[in-house]
Amino acid sequence: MADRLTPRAREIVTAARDLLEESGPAQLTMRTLADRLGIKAPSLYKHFPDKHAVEVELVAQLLTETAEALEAAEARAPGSLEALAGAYRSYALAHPHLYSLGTERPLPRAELPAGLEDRAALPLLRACAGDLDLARAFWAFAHGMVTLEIHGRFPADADLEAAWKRGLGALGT
Amino acid sequence: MADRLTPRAREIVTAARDLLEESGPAQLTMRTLADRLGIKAPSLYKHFPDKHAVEVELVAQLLTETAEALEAAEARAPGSLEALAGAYRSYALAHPHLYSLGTERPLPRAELPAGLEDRAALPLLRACAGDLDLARAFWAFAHGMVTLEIHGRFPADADLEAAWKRGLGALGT
DNA sequence: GGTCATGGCTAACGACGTTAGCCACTACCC
DNA sequence: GGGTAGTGGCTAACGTCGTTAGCCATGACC
Repeated sequence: MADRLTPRAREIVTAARDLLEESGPAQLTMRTLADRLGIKAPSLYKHFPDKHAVEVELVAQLLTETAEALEAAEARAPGSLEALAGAYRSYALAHPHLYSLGTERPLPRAELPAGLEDRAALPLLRACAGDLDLARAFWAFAHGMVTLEIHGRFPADADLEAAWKRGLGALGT
Repeated sequence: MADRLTPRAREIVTAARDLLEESGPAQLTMRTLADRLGIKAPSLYKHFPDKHAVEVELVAQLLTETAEALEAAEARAPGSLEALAGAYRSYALAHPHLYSLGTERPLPRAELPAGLEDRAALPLLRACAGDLDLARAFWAFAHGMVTLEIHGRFPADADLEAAWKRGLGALGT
């Protein structure tokens, strides 16, 4: 998100983001990405060493925007786990493909901006008053709900609001 | 898992299962699968319409074995959410690639044996005394813990036992 | 003994990520 | 102004992927 990228590289990431969100990971191809930019696929390699590097930037966007969403929720309702959960869920469901991309493989920690992962985790940690175990359990619950929801694992008629409430009630204060 | 497959098709699925568990989804290729069976890739299409159909059988295995693991835990400790969670976690961590394959995409419900999905869910539902919301919250927590664990999203030094205990304590009886 | 299903095979297609190598354009320095 | 170097395009091609078409050997059956 920072000056770690040239302007042209940023344009490419923007196009990749659009492509991913519109059509899903399967359509995020070097050729279709190049198409959208009006260039040919090999030209992309003047700006990124490989496809993975483009995806890393998308993961960085996911983490950054998740952090922003959580920080905003925290500002609105300090200390509220429910507010954090709502923000997390809304953001994830609004960007399901990006969420999957950033979630369904090992984090490329070495290639991400320093401190980004921590930043995304901090609001939850603050709301849990530093209780690491609770924070991890809470994160697992929210992440589980979101992924099951995104991948259509719940029955179509399931009352997910109620399930969220139940989990929040149990794990909340 | 039943007579829905010819003997040869079952052999192919067995080889696919071995390949997946040994080397991960990226190595599960029609060509390497055929190699392992001593035949050529196109011959596989005499037994399955496409790669997806092979994967569906693997997902069916995952669901069946998960159901068996949960039923065994239930038999050992009836009504214990903790026992179910332990069985779920052990099974998933023992078969991480299979778990990911069956979890990270929409369920091919139409192509799975009838009743299989329900069977896998029943032990949890019984332990929750029919409380659907609790069962879903619990499932989300367990699934979230397992996927985050499999994909290395927790810090290497995280005390996951403690996080599990915390979640179980909150969601348990 | 002819017929037909079964289950192999080779050759090939189109899409994928990626590499090699070429070329136009611009900026800069003497 | 003329060389030099960097930037950012391009075409052609390679190897791998899933998949299709079409051929052929085997064995069961009437």
